[in-house]
Amino acid sequence: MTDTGISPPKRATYRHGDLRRALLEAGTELARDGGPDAVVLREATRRVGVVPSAAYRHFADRDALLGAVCSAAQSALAVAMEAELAGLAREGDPADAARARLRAVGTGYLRFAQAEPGLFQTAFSASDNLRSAASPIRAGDSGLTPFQLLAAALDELVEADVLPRERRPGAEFLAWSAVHGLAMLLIDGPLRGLDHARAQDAGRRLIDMVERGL
Amino acid sequence: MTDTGISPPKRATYRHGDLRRALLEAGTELARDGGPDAVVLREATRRVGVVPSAAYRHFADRDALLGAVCSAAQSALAVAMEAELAGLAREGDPADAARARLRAVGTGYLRFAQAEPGLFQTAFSASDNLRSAASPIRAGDSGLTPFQLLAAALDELVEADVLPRERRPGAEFLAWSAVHGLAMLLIDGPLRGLDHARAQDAGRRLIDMVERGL
DNA sequence: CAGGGTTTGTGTACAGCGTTCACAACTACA
DNA sequence: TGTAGTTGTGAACGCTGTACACAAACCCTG
Repeated sequence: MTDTGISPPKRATYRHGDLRRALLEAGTELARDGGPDAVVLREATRRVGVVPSAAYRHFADRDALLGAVCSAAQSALAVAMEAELAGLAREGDPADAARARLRAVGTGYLRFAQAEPGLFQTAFSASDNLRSAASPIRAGDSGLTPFQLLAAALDELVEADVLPRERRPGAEFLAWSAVHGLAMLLIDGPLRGLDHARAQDAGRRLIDMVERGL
Repeated sequence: MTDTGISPPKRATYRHGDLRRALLEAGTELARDGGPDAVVLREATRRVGVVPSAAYRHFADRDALLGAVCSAAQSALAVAMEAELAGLAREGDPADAARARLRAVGTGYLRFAQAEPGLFQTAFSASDNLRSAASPIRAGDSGLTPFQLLAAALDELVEADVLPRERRPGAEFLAWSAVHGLAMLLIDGPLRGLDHARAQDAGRRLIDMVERGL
């Protein structure tokens, strides 16, 4: 007996099977178009076809769900950065190669911010998700989180004698600050709505500044 | 007849007199400790001692109230930056003076972000408040908004022949990106909880980078 | 100074949100 | 087969933003 027949794709079984993952995916979709504020628990359960309180079997509260979405978003960011790195030609000069890798990390970051503004904002919404940023659920395919990818690029820069070793400590914070700030401007600051070409140009100039100033 | 006598500081008169300002101030207080999400319309009316719907005589909706608070926060930021500028010694060398003024703009920004994180976050919460940032309600005592203060400092840098004129266009976006990004890290990123001394140190290093790299 | 019109605050109501809790359906293991 | 544990249901609570009819206070004109 399938009710009156006009019910939504009702589950055949009483149990859902993989509700946690389903909610996480629904939440991620909400974050994708709408940012962190758009990931609302009731809407996620609605999309999955489950009653609101069912979510509490898998997430302590709405914040826990948001935290999970946030980790997933960071992971997606890491993947985007890795993709940018993978597109690099294996160059001869190790100094140039190291420089190119740092630039790739930055442009990957900026490209993701512009391509997926909702997810990007969500990635940095939860308070303590940058602090304990080493969790594997926040990593890309290489197992490194966005922050760790940046740190690795800076290490290579030192290895290639481009960045003086004494300037290395804390350099990730300087580089990250600059790129993250620009991302904000591009997403909903005065630089919003810039076409990709101009945005990429701004990114190039910014990374130039970082490279010179680091 | 003052009711049963156990009513809160009930207004003597039916009219409030300056409800708009009162709501704005209550909202600002909410933003100060709690950020943009904490400015909730009902709580603001409660604090002012007025029924919720009364707010709609002065603000179209909750977003309008938040927008007003956001403008006020930007104005406060501008005042903080002006204070930093005012503390500068009138130096002899115009080049050094221009450099010092740019640094003051940056450190004022960072100092405010750390001293008033809630207001700072609120200042940059409303989507289109950086775009049309020229409104006088967002300005400090000098009549300049935070962005305009930065632009002025950069102009002086060109005037003093420190920054090549061809690099001036768009330079405010580069400088702003770096400082704003660091502010984010300090407020709720991995650099959160840094004591003032260390934070100031990070700020100095970052501004060094900007100065070198601009 | 009398009265009407406009502004501004009141009271009540509604839908949507997060969250709780008792209960029911299913699973797994003895 | 029975029984304990897991997972989804249903109804409820208090909170939010918002709408609307009504009432009080001010203002202006005669």
